[in-house]
Amino acid sequence: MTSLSSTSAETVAPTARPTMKQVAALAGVGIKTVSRVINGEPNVSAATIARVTDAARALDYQPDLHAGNLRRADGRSRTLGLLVGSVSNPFSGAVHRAVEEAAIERGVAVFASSLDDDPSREEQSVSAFLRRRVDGLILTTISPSQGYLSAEIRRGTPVVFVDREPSGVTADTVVSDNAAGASLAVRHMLSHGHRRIAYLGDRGDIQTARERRRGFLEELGRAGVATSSVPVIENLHDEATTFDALLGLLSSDYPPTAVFSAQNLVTIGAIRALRARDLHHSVALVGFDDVPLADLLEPGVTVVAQNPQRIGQLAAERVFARLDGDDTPGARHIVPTRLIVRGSGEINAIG
Amino acid sequence: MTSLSSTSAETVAPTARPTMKQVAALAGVGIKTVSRVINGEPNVSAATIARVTDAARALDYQPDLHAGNLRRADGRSRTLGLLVGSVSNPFSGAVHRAVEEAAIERGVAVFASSLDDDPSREEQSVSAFLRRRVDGLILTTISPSQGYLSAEIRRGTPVVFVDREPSGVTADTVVSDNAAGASLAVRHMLSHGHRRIAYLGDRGDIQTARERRRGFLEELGRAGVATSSVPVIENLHDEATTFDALLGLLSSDYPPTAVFSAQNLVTIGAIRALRARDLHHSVALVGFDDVPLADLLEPGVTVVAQNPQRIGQLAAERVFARLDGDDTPGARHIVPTRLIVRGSGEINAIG
DNA sequence: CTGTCCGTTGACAACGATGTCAATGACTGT
DNA sequence: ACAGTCATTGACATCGTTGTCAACGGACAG
Repeated sequence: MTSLSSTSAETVAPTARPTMKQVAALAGVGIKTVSRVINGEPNVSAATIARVTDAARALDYQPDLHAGNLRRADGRSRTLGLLVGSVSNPFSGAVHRAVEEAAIERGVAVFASSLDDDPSREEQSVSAFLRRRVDGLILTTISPSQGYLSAEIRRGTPVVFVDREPSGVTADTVVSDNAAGASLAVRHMLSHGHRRIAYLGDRGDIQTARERRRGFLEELGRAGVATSSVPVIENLHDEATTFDALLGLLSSDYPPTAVFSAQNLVTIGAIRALRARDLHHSVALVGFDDVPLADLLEPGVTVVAQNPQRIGQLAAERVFARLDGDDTPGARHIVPTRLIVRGSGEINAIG
Repeated sequence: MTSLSSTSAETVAPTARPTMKQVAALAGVGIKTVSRVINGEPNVSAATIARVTDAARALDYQPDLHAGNLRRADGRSRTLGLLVGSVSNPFSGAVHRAVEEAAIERGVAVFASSLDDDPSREEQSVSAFLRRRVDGLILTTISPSQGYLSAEIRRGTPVVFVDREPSGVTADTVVSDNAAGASLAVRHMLSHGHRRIAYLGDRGDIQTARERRRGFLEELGRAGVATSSVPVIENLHDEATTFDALLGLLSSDYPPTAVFSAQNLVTIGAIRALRARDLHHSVALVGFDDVPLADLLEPGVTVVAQNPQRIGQLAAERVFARLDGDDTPGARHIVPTRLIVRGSGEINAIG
């Protein structure tokens, strides 16, 4: 009614996104008043609120969060950057889910990205997040050092490391109890009479993998097993490479009577290899990190389960606490693992 | 050396994020020149480029993508919004992964969010994406109508629907061949002598679930099976509800000799129920959507597998094609399903 | 009746970047 | 030596929004 500026052509193809200015014009008020209404600020008359609301609805107006941010005092983009191993990995999915849960509650959107254990992806993703001015970062890392983040951290951007501890910077870190979990697995197999236990693990340059290997070897040492003779195979990163490696080991002169697989994909590869040799009922297997449907397999897969939900939840909690002003020194948060007994780990060693 | 403005205190806590202005001051050039260097525009002398690059590095400068966008001609945020069933569901994870792959290639970051089959989350997420000015949307939906998107689509924002067809708007859609896949499953079980096949499905208000039920029932009809007597249980959405429902069905007067489970979590619940009654070797089961480790179970789980990677890839392809100027009418893209025979679906009906 | 107070409102600068445009100066050809 | 060309550079307006501040007018107390 008051708007005579719209031509008939515009109703056919209103290609431009409406701005506050246009809403203001349609409502017959100043643009600052529109801003007040959109942001629910006080001291606007009921009649004005109604006029503005109607105009905004009529134009399908959506405020531009970034433009607002530019001027806004707190400068928060209500956005988080999350870097996980891979968005298609169940562990990562669970972490992501927990982070999202906490973020949604606060009206925060999450950028998710996959690391793929590629150092260049790490820096690339972080840079992409930072250019988009995320309020905080939750990162799984692979680069030898995260020193490139120290300036950003000093500036006050909350950074929380998950699953792997950083190097070169101090910050909140949320990790599983990797060494203790691996020890637990070993103790379990030792108690079933095994002495020749093979270690199948991920890349040696992954801090978490090293911790698991350490826990594995130290527990064997404590039990008096000469660790020099223990078959340790590393740098396994998927089912196929694990399958081949374990087949080789099983064909060797002194095959293991038990296997510790230190990662979920490695566990699956190990199961396939044991089945291929029909050894799944005679060679014990304990995996690190739970595997979907592990309880329905025959035998059920005994694992040291992590708690990815808790890891994600805790990480998000730390980020938001920092955003709310917490400036205590960065700390390490350890999420306990637990042994889930399902059968494969309880196979006894033969005489 | 040229910068005398920094106090010694600043080196202790340089809390402010550097801007182009500060880089310009340090490099001793105008801010527009910094802009040129950062964006790799031509016509800047080599010496100037070096000075600006050094200054930017010294300050750990990161350009503000959103501020640039405000003025930039193309107005692209190099950001995508992705709404999937749940980021912790393997199907969603695979879709997400494929979308990410395509996005990374173009320097585009992805906002990922979980729908949880909650209509309010749908609109909430879309609104959050739009306020952040994403360049395009890839959406799984649950609301009865997506009409609220029509203005946005008219404005030129590419919207692609995945997994479920929209209602109330026309746009690119990428879906599995749901009805045909369900038919395929039924045909397979019919060929093994089954006539009393139960349908276990997801919520009836999900378009995809309805399609699967349609394919199921139509195929039975074509085979001359009276569909009125077919046990159809719907509104199952997780393992637990499915477990209970199937147990009930198996205890009924005319228990089914075969089961079609129309969704991955439903399939898992069905497996558990069959095992609980020790019927997994006598009642046939074919699931829709593949399940992790399905081949390692006993019997292996026969499924009609979808191709989530392809769905995600195709969706991303459509979004980027639109952003590159493609303005052909929105079309439906159907990704074929395929039957994977593993054992559970080949159990014959008892005479 | 007057001065104060306060609820309501909008003009204007500013956020950090880019587009436009004009100024500068070196280099060219004649 | 002179006009013309072109590479280089920065001043300034601008993008869509919010913070600041002042203007307006009605209510109220003295």
